[in-house]
Amino acid sequence: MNTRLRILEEALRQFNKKGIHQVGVREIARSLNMSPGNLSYHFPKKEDLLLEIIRNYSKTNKVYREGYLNGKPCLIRFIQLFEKTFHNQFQHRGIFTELVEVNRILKESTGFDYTISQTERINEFENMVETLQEVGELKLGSEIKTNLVSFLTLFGRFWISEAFLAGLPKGQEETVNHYISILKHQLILNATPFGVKSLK
Amino acid sequence: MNTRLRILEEALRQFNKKGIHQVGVREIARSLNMSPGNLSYHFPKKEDLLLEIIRNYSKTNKVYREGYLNGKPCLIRFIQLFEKTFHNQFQHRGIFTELVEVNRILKESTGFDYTISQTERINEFENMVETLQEVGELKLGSEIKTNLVSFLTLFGRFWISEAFLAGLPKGQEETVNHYISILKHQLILNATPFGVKSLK
DNA sequence: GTCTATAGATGGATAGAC
DNA sequence: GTCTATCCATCTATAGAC
Repeated sequence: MNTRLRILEEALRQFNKKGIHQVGVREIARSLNMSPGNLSYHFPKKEDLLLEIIRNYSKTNKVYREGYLNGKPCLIRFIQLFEKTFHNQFQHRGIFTELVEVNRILKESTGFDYTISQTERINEFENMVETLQEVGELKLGSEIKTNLVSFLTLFGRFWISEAFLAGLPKGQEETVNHYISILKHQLILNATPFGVKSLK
Repeated sequence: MNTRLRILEEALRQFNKKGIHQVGVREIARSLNMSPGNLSYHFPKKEDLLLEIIRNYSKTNKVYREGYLNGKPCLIRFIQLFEKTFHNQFQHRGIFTELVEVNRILKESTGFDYTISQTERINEFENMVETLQEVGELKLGSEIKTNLVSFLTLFGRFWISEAFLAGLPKGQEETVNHYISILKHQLILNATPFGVKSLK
């Protein structure tokens, strides 16, 4: 079995459980009955672990987004896209509840800047919302668009931090469902009667 | 001059600049031309610094909230309340962009649990929104209330993380203004004609 | 209250044998 | 690829003089 993958999985598991700074390479290695030296052979620096994990996350997310864009634009599929993304984020919660810090670390040591993909991300949201307006599922108006994009940008990234601050979430399924339902309500507020109907 | 205060100020300054984990007590002491031993005399543990800083933040915020509650409930003052809070948060951005981590650290070592005040905070938002509905500035309906509270809860806490992920914010004034204007738009969406008019 | 000096723990990373 | 052993940096925290 692929050692790299085993390390990545165990690292993510521990990051999720204890937080990035509370996990050391020694601990990860020990859980895998592996020497720290061997781990360092595969990932010379701890930051390399973070970088690979966040890249894996992004790759999966990209697949989801492209899947959405290749199909019919409608609210139902739009919400499903978020649902998939939220599950992906939950699985990477150790990273996502410390995004600002992770970005700082990676930028410092590897030059990788998550900030850049942020701009791209907002633009994509904007296009998706605009299209949903054009097909008549969301109310028209640039103000509606702007506000909704603001909401989606923020919510889509920080719902998970909120969940952890509101007390430890129960399980993945339940937590994701809860926040998806909030998202849905917010979309309904901005939907046309046709859009609302299409959601039923 | 009060040494404790000088330490707290310098600690916060460095947390804001470099992040909590990148700042050591040595460094704080050195910047103050003070021995690490002396700093430890005033704050035996690094967590004591965090705790005191977050308590100071909360105290200031409480004053703002009480100020609002003691006056006439209206959208203008409601927004002003957020504006004050946002400035307070910006001044504590080192803590606020790492809230989940800070909460973990404090809970572990001092038993302090920020999570608890979270519930209280949501309830307060709910009451404020409800009152604004009653005085006719916000549209009626429990769905409106629920959604707005969800938005305010999330936005009021994570706008600052968003700001840092969207690229380094310019200055305090400019950054706060930008996010307050987003908040304002969102409120307008949920306001009655009377409420909108009162904002002009 | 403040200093110097140092203890004591932990972490990431490397050298070199197998 | 994997191991053992070790280095070296860093950090918090304390002991004891002033």
